[in-house]
Amino acid sequence: MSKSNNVYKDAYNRGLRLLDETKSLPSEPELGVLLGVSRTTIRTILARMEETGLIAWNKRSKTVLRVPQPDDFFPEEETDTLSQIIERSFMRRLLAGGAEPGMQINELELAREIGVGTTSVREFLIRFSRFGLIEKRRNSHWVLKGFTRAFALELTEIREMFELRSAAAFAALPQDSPVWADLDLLEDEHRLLARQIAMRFNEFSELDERFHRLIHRASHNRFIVDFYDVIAMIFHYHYQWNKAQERERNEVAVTEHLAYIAALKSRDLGKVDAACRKHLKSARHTLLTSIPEGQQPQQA
Amino acid sequence: MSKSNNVYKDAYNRGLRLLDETKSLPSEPELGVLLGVSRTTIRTILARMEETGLIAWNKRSKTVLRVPQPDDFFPEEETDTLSQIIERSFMRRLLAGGAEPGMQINELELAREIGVGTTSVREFLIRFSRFGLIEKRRNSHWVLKGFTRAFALELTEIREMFELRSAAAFAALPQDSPVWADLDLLEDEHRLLARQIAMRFNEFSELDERFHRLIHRASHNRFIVDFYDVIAMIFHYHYQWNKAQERERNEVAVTEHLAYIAALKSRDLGKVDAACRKHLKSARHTLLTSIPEGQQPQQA
DNA sequence: TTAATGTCTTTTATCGTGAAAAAACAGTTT
DNA sequence: AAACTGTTTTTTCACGATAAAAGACATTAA
Repeated sequence: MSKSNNVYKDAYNRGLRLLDETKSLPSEPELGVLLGVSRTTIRTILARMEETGLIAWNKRSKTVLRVPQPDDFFPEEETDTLSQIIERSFMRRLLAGGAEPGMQINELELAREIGVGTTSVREFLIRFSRFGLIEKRRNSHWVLKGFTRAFALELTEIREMFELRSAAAFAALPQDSPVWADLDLLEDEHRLLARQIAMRFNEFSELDERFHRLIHRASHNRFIVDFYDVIAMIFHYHYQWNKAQERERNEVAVTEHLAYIAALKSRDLGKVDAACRKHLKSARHTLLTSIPEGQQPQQA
Repeated sequence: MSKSNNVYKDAYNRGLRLLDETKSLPSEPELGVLLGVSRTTIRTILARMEETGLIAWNKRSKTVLRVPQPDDFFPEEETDTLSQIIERSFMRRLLAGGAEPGMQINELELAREIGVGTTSVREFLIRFSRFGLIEKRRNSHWVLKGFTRAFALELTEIREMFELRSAAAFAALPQDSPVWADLDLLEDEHRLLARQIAMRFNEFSELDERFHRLIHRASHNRFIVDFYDVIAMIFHYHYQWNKAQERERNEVAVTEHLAYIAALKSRDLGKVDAACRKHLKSARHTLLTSIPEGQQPQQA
């Protein structure tokens, strides 16, 4: 096997959803933009839709014949990128315990275990190394540094530095900047979520990420913006892993966000600083309490 | 060809220098530690040294027979890592002009041009991406963001944030910390270099890096320490590229470093902050003046 | 009985290859 | 002639294979 066609399968699944809404599909280039893939992939998708009797396709006319059924979709797991598969698998092992800091990481073994080629694993590890959880020994193996208390503290130290600066930059943005409209929209979403928190508390993490990314973007600094990838990754897996008091935690966070938003809108730097600090402090606390205590870093 | 034996060649060259000093070589494991390679490589080296009549090798006895000649050494260029070769080649193209921001980067073309496989180029680009000069379009090509004024400003913003914090942490270190001894040694090296600046000004950049890394290490934060890789990379190529007033610049920098060191030793946070700020300001200025003005970022 | 050497096994680094996907080009339709 | 469709070329992505290098095990010397 040389390359999986997950791009096609994922785009196909998303394409099926378009069939519910219209009686005929737009042009190929338009579909390409819509689904974020090339025309080549669009044509493969259309070919299959024709084959399975979903549409009648003749040059420009792409008439919808029937509504897609559940079994028209490709299985979810076939739409994932290889790197997503590897990342998930790797993080599961990392968080599932037994992964002591100092332990060495074996490319070949990982590849075999996940059922992928070594190249993909290597590339993943290189990409992943910027998160600071693993480290490469010169022309030798990788070493696990581990999701330790020290890691969490170092991560949050930078996060706090960056976010305080970004928040200040945000508050200083001119009134006609489009970010204020974005902030208003996010505020509405927060209010709505706050009201329905009992049912929708698990939707918070996605909103959280969008909110913080908006703020970080105000820094206009690629290193700050990119660093949020590290935070997002950690929080993503952390949320999946530690479900204790999830509802309460998220309820508190929503409230803090709303206060933070109000502070930003006041454009009072003192208030912004205080609201930001308060929120980051509780975020740090949440993260720290979720770290297994036993794990202490080995001597390298 | 599957893998070059540059590790062996480089270690061999370094091994030759040991022959000048002693009449017989130590044990294989000891040599391994000394040259930073495995015993397998050490044995390959010893085998060749025996073959070329440099040593007589019988089990534990490794007697030096003659002093190595210039042509005993492998050519410098054969001792480089593939990734070093690729990086150099890539940076040359980047700085040599004609590399407009927004331009797309072609893996295959790069690989052919440098004469290496695509895998190595891919891995290089992934590793290199953390420097913020290039960016990947989702399942498509890489895009050059370019060594622009914006890049330099964003880089220095983070650098200043991190270094001020590290310097403060450094000054707060207890008197019995080993870093003070390291600092003393560096101070001596600075004084010596200052006296011989006319001849040795080009040795400054190496000293500069060691000095700043020592300070950053005091932060005990892997993200801060790792970020210095970005700065070091940029300065490395920047120094190679822009030789204008190199002597004067370095002379000023040495003086600033000495003031900075004095401030650290005083452990007076106000003085440290001032000395650090002063040095970083002139470093930023130097970097900014070296950026070609014409290059403006394209619309992405 | 410790620490070396000799030998064998495992892992990493790199390439060429082939399918998926993108992109470029050429020909049609409105 | 602008925007589409049909076709061809190029590029990315992922694999297995292979030599270099690391590492583990067995044996021998001090």
